Amino acid sequence: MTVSNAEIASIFTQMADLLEIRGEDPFRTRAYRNAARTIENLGKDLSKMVEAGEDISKIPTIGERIANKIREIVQTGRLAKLEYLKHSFPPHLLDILKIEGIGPKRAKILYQELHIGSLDALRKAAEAHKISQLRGFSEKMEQKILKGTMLAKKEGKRFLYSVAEPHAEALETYLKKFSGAEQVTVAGSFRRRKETVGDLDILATSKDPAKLIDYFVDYPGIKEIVSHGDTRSTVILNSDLQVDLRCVQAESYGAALHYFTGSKSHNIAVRIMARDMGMKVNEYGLFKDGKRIAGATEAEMYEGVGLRYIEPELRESRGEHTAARENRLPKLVKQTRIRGDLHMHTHYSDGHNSIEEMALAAKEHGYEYIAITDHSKHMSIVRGMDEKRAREQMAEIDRINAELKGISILKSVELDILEDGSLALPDSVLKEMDLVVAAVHDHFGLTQKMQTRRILKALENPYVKILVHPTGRLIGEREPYKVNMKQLFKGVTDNGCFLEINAQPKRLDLNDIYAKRAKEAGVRFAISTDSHNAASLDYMKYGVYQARRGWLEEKDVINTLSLLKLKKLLG
DNA sequence: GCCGTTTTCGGCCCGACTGTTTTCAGTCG
Repeated sequence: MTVSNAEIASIFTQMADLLEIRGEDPFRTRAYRNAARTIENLGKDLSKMVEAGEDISKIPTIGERIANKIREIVQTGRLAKLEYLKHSFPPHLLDILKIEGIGPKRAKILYQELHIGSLDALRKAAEAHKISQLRGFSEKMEQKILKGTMLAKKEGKRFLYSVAEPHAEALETYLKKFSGAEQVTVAGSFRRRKETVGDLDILATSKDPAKLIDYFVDYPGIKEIVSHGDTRSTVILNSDLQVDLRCVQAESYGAALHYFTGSKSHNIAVRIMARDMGMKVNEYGLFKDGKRIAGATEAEMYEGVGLRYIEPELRESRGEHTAARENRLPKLVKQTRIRGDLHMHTHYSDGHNSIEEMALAAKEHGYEYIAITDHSKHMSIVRGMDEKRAREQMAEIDRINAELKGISILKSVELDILEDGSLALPDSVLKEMDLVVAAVHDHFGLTQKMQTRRILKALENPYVKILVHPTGRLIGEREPYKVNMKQLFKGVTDNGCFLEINAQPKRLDLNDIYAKRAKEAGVRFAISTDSHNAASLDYMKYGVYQARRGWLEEKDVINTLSLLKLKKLLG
């Protein structure tokens, strides 16, 4: 059966939590957590690897015993050992670990002394002042727990990158105004340009860290100060976004930037490499025999452990350490190399601007070309174009192209792929266009086999060139539809087609993991904004970030080509 | 439970903040 990597990782995390509450060997529980983290970041489907008979115990942090457990999970959908463990505890005990300040040790005490086995029971015990009577708990702790049970449900909320971005910029501006602040950088998953951000991790250098921290906690818009130390503080903004600030000395800036940028698994791998070379890495530097030998810049930190500099977008433990050691890191695509935008709408369908307005805005962005890709007629809700209106639009584009200097408009359409894989407009009109991009907009619930066959059939049409938002997901709102990605990648290359990386902050589709796999399968890409108004042409940067996280280089992205070369490629 | 050009045994990333156990454990990132 198909079990997702996230589900498998969750099983091992639960194993670790329960074993820890039971007081087992901490290194054994850590082994489960390491395995869970590896699986979350794997980028390949474990179920499929197992079914293909691959030796998954070759994966770092996964040994023979965990490999066997993974096989059991893939075959049966469950892990007998976890089911057994769960029987010794109340079913909702793990929920109380989500409360700030409660870890396995305190959970164990609460369970053993007061038989607390759920958030509800925890709240009632706190209200009855039973918790403050336990050894190791105080009145203050009890209040903190009570507060925690009230807001527990919001746990795990992540923010779209584009939502976190204005907060990050405002905080950076605020902190830089402080006279003692020297360098201020928003690090963490934000710096890695991850599609969603759990919190903001800000790093600053200052001669007087404590004063800068004091200034930080005065930031307007703070709802709660979680911690407030001499070099480090955590606050929660009114928007519920958590922000950590860490202050270091300039000689440690690179080490701290590395530490605070993560990812956690990337950092751990670097630390282990250092340890194996007889050195030590922490947020203050790289140390040999107790002496700092690097730390001011990230580059010298990497160099110190024998690695090339690794761009933040690559720091996800997806092979970047080996690539850096062997000097074969990708030269990541840059936004400045994007020469055009190949997906946007006008008031011919559901866009809010005219063709000319979109073209002028694109020219402002320095582009050489754009493609106008209004919806085809199947999408009645968005006033899609039939053949007649498509031809009217092409005539208008010809007129504007003749008048407008400095930018070229490609005649295009976002063509609906119907349920059976046929297309919403006939070849007779498609052949008059410069570019046809195709998309799935309905019947998301087809079986994987049917959905895959549907899309592959559409790609076989000689005029279809780009499959846009290839998996249909909306971050936090809609799961991707089921499609066999390996077959999809083959269909794309076999038919001389390309995949889109859609730059809408909610789509970012393909995502980073699939982009990397597609590239490895020989696929090339278009990064486009899918703009419905002139302002959202700015979304291009989000698409480029996602492409960079997928290890894409300039040569992998077709809209870095000149118009001449692009037209030749599109045939 | 994982892992190994020092090792199949004996290690396992590292440090800040909090609270209260006056010297450190628990939690967190």
